Amino acid sequence: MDDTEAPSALPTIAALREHSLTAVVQHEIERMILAGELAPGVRLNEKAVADTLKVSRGPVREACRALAELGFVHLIPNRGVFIKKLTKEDAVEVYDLRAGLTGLASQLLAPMMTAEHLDRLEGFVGEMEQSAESADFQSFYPLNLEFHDYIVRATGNARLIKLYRGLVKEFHLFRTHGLVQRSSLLESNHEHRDIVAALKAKDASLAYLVSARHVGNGKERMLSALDDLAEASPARHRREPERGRIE
Amino acid sequence: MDDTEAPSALPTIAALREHSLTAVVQHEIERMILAGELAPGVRLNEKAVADTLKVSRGPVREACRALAELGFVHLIPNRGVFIKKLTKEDAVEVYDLRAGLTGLASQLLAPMMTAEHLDRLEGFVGEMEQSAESADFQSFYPLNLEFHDYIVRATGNARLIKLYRGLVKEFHLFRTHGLVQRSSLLESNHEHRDIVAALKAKDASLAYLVSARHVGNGKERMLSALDDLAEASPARHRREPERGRIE
DNA sequence: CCGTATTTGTCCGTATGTATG
DNA sequence: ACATACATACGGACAAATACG
Repeated sequence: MDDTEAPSALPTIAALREHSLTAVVQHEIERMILAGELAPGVRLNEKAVADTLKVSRGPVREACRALAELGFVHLIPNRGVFIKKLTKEDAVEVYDLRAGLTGLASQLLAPMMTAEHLDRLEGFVGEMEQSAESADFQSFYPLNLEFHDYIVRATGNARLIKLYRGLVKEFHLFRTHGLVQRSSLLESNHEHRDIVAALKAKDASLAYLVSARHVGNGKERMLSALDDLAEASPARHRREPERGRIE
Repeated sequence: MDDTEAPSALPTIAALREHSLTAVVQHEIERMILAGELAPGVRLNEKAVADTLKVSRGPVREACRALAELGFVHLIPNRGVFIKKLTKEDAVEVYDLRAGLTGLASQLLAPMMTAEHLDRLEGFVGEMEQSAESADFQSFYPLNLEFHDYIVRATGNARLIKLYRGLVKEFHLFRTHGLVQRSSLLESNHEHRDIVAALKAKDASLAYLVSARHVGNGKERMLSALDDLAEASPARHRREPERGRIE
């Protein structure tokens, strides 16, 4: 009855024993959303999802509650769950937050920098340099993700890691929405070098500045790309033509 | 269920029209955790909670999934849900993150500052000054919360607001754990003045710096208070060397 | 505007897994 | 180590609300 055993986080073991059907369903729906298989704005039919995944509606409902807190879906009572629509404003929010968290991670890591940290980070930058010179976006993109994830991971702040990765997942959604373009690989990697240099110098303030600005530059590139798109097709994409019933 | 329900105040019935039962249960459990009615580390018995709230186990399970994503409880398959335990390391994590998000909010608000913003913020600082001079923690604390929440709200970044408020709720938990003390009200409010000054000058970098440092100072105050506590009663309060963390 | 059909919300029964004597 | 007791996990059924014709 009195289970006073403290189940303090056991990430590795718990992950292996994550046989909970709800968790499987949750990750599967999340995967489908991130893969673009579920279009934004559409309603998820509980029974259809349950039928497709060969499970009951219970685990599906529980998974949807968790996904709602993660921000991937929107719940409307007696109406159902809707895949979240992402607008330009959402992209700006995510970029601003990512800038703050990325900067914070660098700021926290700076005074803790070790030789191994530096080695790993310089390794990433070197690999990205090769990809950038080859204009190989396919290899650059995951390296870029890993570079930034490594910095965040190295802080050891579990909450920061969780929040950051959630933002990165949301950021992935913008790719499927065509809001991210593959430009300025070399320029981006030059900013990576600035980040590593600041970390190497253990200059927390500078590390925050260059890291936050790095993401901020990405935001500006996206916005200008959107403006160019708007000029190309004036009355189409900029304004919101259809005001959905969902807010 | 029988029709003979007690006429004693059940706010759930009224709230049920606007929100789903799951949401009501979720907020009720969250309230109980924040109020300290549910001790950290204990396991939640689904049936017991369901009986207490006069609902079935379904909504309780769904609510727990959402609360798990919010970080208030820990879910272990086939074992149940456990109220999250907070350690000193958790407090450090929350403080660091709060520093980053608070700084980010100020940084984002700085270029958008209006006369009304300045007026409201100076109003808060003035009221806090009075509370601080009277050493009235009861009135100072909510004002402090509102001051910082106002800055975050003014950015208009919905995700930032959501994340920040989640951290503040977690921070509340440390109060129930006795990890927060009421010290240095005047000192704290002096830092508030620095924040407002930086915002008034629309200096984004400075606004970030003083805001983040303000929270960082709070963290240092907490840590030194903990150390003092440990010196006073060496073997009583912190009993964490018992369990080694598996990484 | 009303009736019907579909979907969500809730509840309960059964089975599997865990903890305990 | 085995058996027992109990809690969670899952599935399915009923009721309420919404959407459609």
